[in-house]
Amino acid sequence: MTAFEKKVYKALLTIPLGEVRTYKWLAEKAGRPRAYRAVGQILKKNPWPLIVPCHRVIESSGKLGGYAWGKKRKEKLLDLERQIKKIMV
DNA sequence: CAAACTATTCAGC
DNA sequence: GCTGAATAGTTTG
Repeated sequence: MTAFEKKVYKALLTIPLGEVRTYKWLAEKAGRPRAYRAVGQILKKNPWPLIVPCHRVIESSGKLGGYAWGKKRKEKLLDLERQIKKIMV
Protein backbone atom coordinates (compact mmCIF):
# COMPACT_ATOMS: atom_id res chain seq x y z
CA MET A 1 0.00 0.00 0.00
CA THR A 2 1.62 3.21 -1.13
CA ALA A 3 0.79 6.79 -0.23
CA PHE A 4 -0.42 7.42 -3.73
CA GLU A 5 -2.84 4.53 -3.47
CA LYS A 6 -4.18 5.82 -0.20
CA LYS A 7 -4.77 9.24 -1.63
CA VAL A 8 -6.48 7.82 -4.66
CA TYR A 9 -8.80 5.65 -2.59
CA LYS A 10 -9.60 8.48 -0.27
CA ALA A 11 -10.40 10.81 -3.11
CA LEU A 12 -12.50 8.07 -4.61
CA LEU A 13 -14.48 7.73 -1.40
CA THR A 14 -15.17 11.44 -1.43
CA ILE A 15 -17.12 11.16 -4.64
CA PRO A 16 -20.81 11.73 -3.90
CA LEU A 17 -23.28 8.97 -4.52
CA GLY A 18 -24.49 8.79 -8.09
CA GLU A 19 -21.72 11.11 -9.23
CA VAL A 20 -18.72 10.29 -11.40
CA ARG A 21 -15.24 11.75 -11.58
CA THR A 22 -12.47 11.50 -14.14
CA TYR A 23 -9.14 9.79 -13.72
CA LYS A 24 -7.49 13.14 -14.00
CA TRP A 25 -9.59 14.39 -11.14
CA LEU A 26 -8.42 11.52 -8.99
CA ALA A 27 -4.83 12.04 -10.03
CA GLU A 28 -5.09 15.66 -9.06
CA LYS A 29 -6.60 14.78 -5.71
CA ALA A 30 -3.83 12.25 -5.26
CA GLY A 31 -1.29 15.00 -5.80
CA ARG A 32 -0.05 13.68 -9.15
CA PRO A 33 -2.11 15.46 -11.84
CA ARG A 34 -0.24 13.59 -14.56
CA ALA A 35 -0.55 10.14 -13.01
CA TYR A 36 -4.05 9.49 -14.28
CA ARG A 37 -2.83 6.29 -15.84
CA ALA A 38 -1.22 5.10 -12.65
CA VAL A 39 -4.52 5.79 -10.95
CA GLY A 40 -6.33 3.57 -13.38
CA GLN A 41 -3.85 0.82 -12.79
CA ILE A 42 -4.22 1.07 -9.05
CA LEU A 43 -7.98 0.87 -9.37
CA LYS A 44 -7.60 -2.19 -11.53
CA LYS A 45 -5.41 -3.90 -8.96
CA ASN A 46 -7.17 -2.33 -6.03
CA PRO A 47 -7.62 -4.73 -3.08
CA TRP A 48 -11.23 -3.71 -2.60
CA PRO A 49 -13.16 -3.87 -5.85
CA LEU A 50 -16.45 -2.84 -4.33
CA ILE A 51 -15.49 -1.16 -1.09
CA VAL A 52 -14.05 1.72 -3.03
CA PRO A 53 -16.41 3.11 -5.68
CA CYS A 54 -13.99 2.46 -8.46
CA HIS A 55 -16.97 2.39 -10.80
CA ARG A 56 -17.48 6.09 -10.29
CA VAL A 57 -14.37 6.86 -12.30
CA ILE A 58 -14.74 7.58 -15.99
CA GLU A 59 -12.74 9.19 -18.75
CA SER A 60 -12.57 12.92 -19.12
CA SER A 61 -14.34 12.49 -22.44
CA GLY A 62 -17.47 11.41 -20.58
CA LYS A 63 -17.02 7.78 -21.57
CA LEU A 64 -17.21 4.97 -19.06
CA GLY A 65 -13.55 4.14 -19.41
CA GLY A 66 -12.79 0.67 -18.13
CA TYR A 67 -13.67 -1.69 -15.34
CA ALA A 68 -12.00 -4.74 -13.85
CA TRP A 69 -15.29 -6.67 -13.91
CA GLY A 70 -16.40 -5.36 -17.26
CA LYS A 71 -17.82 -2.08 -18.36
CA LYS A 72 -21.30 -3.53 -18.31
CA ARG A 73 -21.11 -4.07 -14.55
CA LYS A 74 -19.87 -0.52 -14.21
CA GLU A 75 -22.80 0.84 -16.13
CA LYS A 76 -25.19 -1.16 -14.02
CA LEU A 77 -23.60 0.01 -10.80
CA LEU A 78 -23.76 3.61 -11.90
CA ASP A 79 -27.41 3.26 -12.82
CA LEU A 80 -28.07 1.56 -9.52
CA GLU A 81 -26.44 4.38 -7.63
CA ARG A 82 -28.53 6.81 -9.59
CA GLN A 83 -31.65 5.04 -8.42
CA ILE A 84 -30.40 4.96 -4.86
CA LYS A 85 -29.86 8.66 -5.02
CA LYS A 86 -33.42 9.06 -6.21
CA ILE A 87 -34.68 7.07 -3.28
CA MET A 88 -32.54 9.02 -0.87
CA VAL A 89 -34.20 12.19 -1.99
C1' DC B 1 17.13 -1.62 -9.91
C1' DA B 2 15.24 -1.57 -14.56
C1' DA B 3 11.77 -2.72 -17.86
C1' DA B 4 7.07 -3.40 -19.02
C1' DC B 5 2.28 -2.43 -18.38
C1' DT B 6 -1.78 0.36 -17.98
C1' DA B 7 -9.31 1.33 -16.46
C1' DT B 8 -5.80 8.06 -19.89
C1' DT B 9 -5.11 12.67 -21.74
C1' DC B 10 -3.75 16.26 -25.01
C1' DA B 11 -2.62 18.08 -29.50
C1' DG B 12 -2.94 17.85 -34.44
C1' DC B 13 -5.56 16.88 -38.68
C1' DG C 1 -13.79 11.76 -34.38
C1' DC C 2 -9.50 9.37 -34.70
C1' DT C 3 -4.39 8.73 -34.43
C1' DG C 4 -0.09 9.45 -32.41
C1' DA C 5 2.74 10.82 -28.67
C1' DA C 6 3.58 11.75 -23.66
C1' DT C 7 3.11 10.99 -18.63
C1' DA C 8 3.60 8.66 -13.91
C1' DG C 9 3.25 5.17 -10.69
C1' DT C 10 2.73 -0.07 -9.71
C1' DT C 11 4.14 -4.45 -10.54
C1' DT C 12 7.20 -8.12 -11.80
C1' DG C 13 11.81 -10.35 -12.79
